[in-house]
Amino acid sequence: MARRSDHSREELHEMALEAARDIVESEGLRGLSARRVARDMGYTIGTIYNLFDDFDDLILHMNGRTLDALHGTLVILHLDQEPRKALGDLAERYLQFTGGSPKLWNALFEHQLPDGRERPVWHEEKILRLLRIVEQALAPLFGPGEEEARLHTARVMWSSLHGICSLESSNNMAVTESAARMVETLLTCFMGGLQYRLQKNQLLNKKSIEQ
Amino acid sequence: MARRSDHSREELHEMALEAARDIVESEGLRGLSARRVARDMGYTIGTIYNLFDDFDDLILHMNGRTLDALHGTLVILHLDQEPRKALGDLAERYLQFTGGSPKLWNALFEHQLPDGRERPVWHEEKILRLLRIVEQALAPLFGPGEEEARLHTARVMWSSLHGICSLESSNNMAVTESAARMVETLLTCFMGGLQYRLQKNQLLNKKSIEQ
DNA sequence: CAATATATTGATCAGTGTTTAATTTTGTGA
DNA sequence: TCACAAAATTAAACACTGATCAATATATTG
Repeated sequence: MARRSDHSREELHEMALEAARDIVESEGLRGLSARRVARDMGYTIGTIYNLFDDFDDLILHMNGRTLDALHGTLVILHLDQEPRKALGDLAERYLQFTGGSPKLWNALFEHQLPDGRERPVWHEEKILRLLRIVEQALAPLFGPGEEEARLHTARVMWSSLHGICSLESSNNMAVTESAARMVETLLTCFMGGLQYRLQKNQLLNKKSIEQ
Repeated sequence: MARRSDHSREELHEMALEAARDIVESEGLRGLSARRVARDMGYTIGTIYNLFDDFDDLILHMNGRTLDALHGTLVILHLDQEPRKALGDLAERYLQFTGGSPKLWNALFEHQLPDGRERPVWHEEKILRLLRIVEQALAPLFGPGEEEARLHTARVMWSSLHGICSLESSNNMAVTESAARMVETLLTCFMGGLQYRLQKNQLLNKKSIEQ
């Protein structure tokens, strides 16, 4: 009862995360358990604890893969267009992803680390990488020296998008309405107000330079 | 081992939900268990199952109280002002609430019902009641016959607000930024674009009437 | 006062995350 | 080639979980 050379450590890692993804995809985070993952990959629970620090770590890695997949579908877009159009494309893909595997996406936010424990850096980086894509789409609206404002705006945009998908997918909104339509309204209104605001600021800046 | 007339059924219900709130408030949903609630109120688990259908039902009721409390702090606001100001007040209170008891608020979205089971009507109604407050704040912008647009806009607004608070409170945003500032940006930009959009529509309507 | 209905308990079941000692295999150095 | 160390895997245990159920004790009703 020990060391089987059936699979390498990397293969086992892969198998575990695949099994976890399959379970969550079909049954949600509720259906996930360390023992179930082990059983599905033909090992016992001890092997899971040899591969991961604990159950949270496993979920964190599984969610990391979801973030990777989302990034994969977004990063191939051509965002060097007018921002409204770029964000529209981005949002469309985003909705496609969250709608396509809602339980997997939901697990991203259902899972909360215990009190004192903070998200590992590599996981935060995966989120920041997504944010950077939104920043890219917004880039034409901001000049040099306005990086902070650009990041801030990307965050607001991203959070709002998330909110719409979140309430939609968890049916938390009561009387479900097409998330696509809501996102459309968000983009149109937000971008309208944003561009007006930025133009006004630029005018103010010019004036203050002229003075 | 049986019927104690220490408390009425209503009192027990109350005690259970209070115990649950206290636990979640200090330790989050992770710390909550049916046995713990029972112990904290001086009973055994069977009594919990006499009061609630199951553990989900207990959480649903606890979350219902959270929604009630949120409603309570929002409903006393005077929203018959200009919409931007009304929404600002609303958002301020909302942020105050979510920031004040983040774990309680988080439980609202961490908890997901199992696959086939849908949210009970009374719970949906509590959410709709909150949405109606947002609608109230937006009311001056919409005329009669535009109720659908008003509800739609309220939903977008509410979801976006939720998204910002959600990512903030779960630290899911990486590099935490003041939620208050993000909400401010959201309101300003969204409302700016919205008013422009509505004015344009009104002009279009007038023109089509004049024709 | 008897009968019925209800509340409460303890025990039980299958399942959970986590740890640990024991066991087996692999890889390494002599 | 062989002993030895390192690593992987297991089964068993622990304390917990949600859920169910028969037994029991009280309250209410007729």
